[in-house]
Amino acid sequence: MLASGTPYVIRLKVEPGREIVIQDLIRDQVSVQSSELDDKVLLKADGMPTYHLANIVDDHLMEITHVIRGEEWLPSTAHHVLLYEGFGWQDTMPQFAHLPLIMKPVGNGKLSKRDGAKFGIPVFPLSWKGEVEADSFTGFREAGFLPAATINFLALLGWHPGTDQEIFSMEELIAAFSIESIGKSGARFDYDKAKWFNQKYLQQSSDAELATMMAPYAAAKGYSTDAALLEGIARLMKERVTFVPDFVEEGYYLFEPVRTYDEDAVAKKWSARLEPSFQALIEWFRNTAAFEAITLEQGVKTFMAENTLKPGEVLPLLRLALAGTMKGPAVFDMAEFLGRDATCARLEAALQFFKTRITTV
RNA sequence: GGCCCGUUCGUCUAGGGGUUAGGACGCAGGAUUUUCAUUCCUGUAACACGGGUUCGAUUCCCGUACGGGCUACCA
Repeated sequence: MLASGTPYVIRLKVEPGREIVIQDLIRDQVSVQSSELDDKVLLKADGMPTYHLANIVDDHLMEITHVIRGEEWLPSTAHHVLLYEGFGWQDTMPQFAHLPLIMKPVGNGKLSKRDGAKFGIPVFPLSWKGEVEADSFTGFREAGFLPAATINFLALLGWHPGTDQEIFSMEELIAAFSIESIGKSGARFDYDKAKWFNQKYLQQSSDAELATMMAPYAAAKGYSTDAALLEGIARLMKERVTFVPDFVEEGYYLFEPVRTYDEDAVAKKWSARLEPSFQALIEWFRNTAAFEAITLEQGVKTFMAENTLKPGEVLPLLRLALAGTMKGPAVFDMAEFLGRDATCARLEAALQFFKTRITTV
């Protein structure tokens, strides 16, 4: 048959009747009866080796000491042990460690590539643009996750340091980590916790680092920026973002004029009778000496006192004028960041908008 | 189906024969901030079930249930 060119494969012949004991760093001993094992294909009909053969030969040649892989490999490890024995390499066989699997955020089963699109979460480190839509996905990096935060989060999925520490620098992680303290059960991917780690890392990053990180996102939006500007935005927004792109998305008004005003907030805070005061306030901003947060705040407080205005009648409107929303950095910090010209321009624009609103008293 | 692995708050987990079963995320409430967020405080909530072993089991053993993985000339 061989001579006539009949296609064939070469298999591993597994003798029945013996127990194969796999020594695992995480699960200790796992034993399998050889009678349960099939005669795995080693060389395919096209002459190429299967993973099982290639894996053992490669690892042996490369003098691999530890095979650390997902739990889905545990069943085939018995074959691998047999292969090491078959080649007479049992003395240099690597140590095995089978890691618990990461499970879907919701539902059953292990986390898979498809889950990224399904749940709107990253699954792989980097984005990938495939031939078709279904083969494309967004990576942790492009989603705005910091590498260190992602590693930190992933490390705690299944592993525990033995202390209550959760935030680890790479050095601390390397020092504290050990295969032996990895757990055995599968861990569900908790996106909320992943976000929390990222937020923590963002908060701990310096303004200069954040500026560097947000630069590509700012450029993609067509903003012309410089390091000083980006650092200022980092300082203003770092306590209120979760992902790097948030700086540009949620803090867009620090890059460009306000696009829209929170209508409900305007309706609630604006009153036609405030117009003269607001007008006077704009004048004040235009002429006040120093344009720094602290002095601006003191000045506006004095202004409010002199005009018998309550903070609630002034500050929310200033915020709305500068940012368009009730969220965001402290009002006077934004004013200082924007500078006199932009601040006054926004106050003017906002006043025009406010006046178009139909208001009661 | 068969084989292998696993099972502590909703989630990630610590712990381990006698504990008020600890921490974190989330959620809820409060303090601070006349925004949002941050920060701080408080609260919420768990040992899958049944048998053993034991003076005593969440912890050890055995079952059951449930969950996961493998069962390709894929990796």
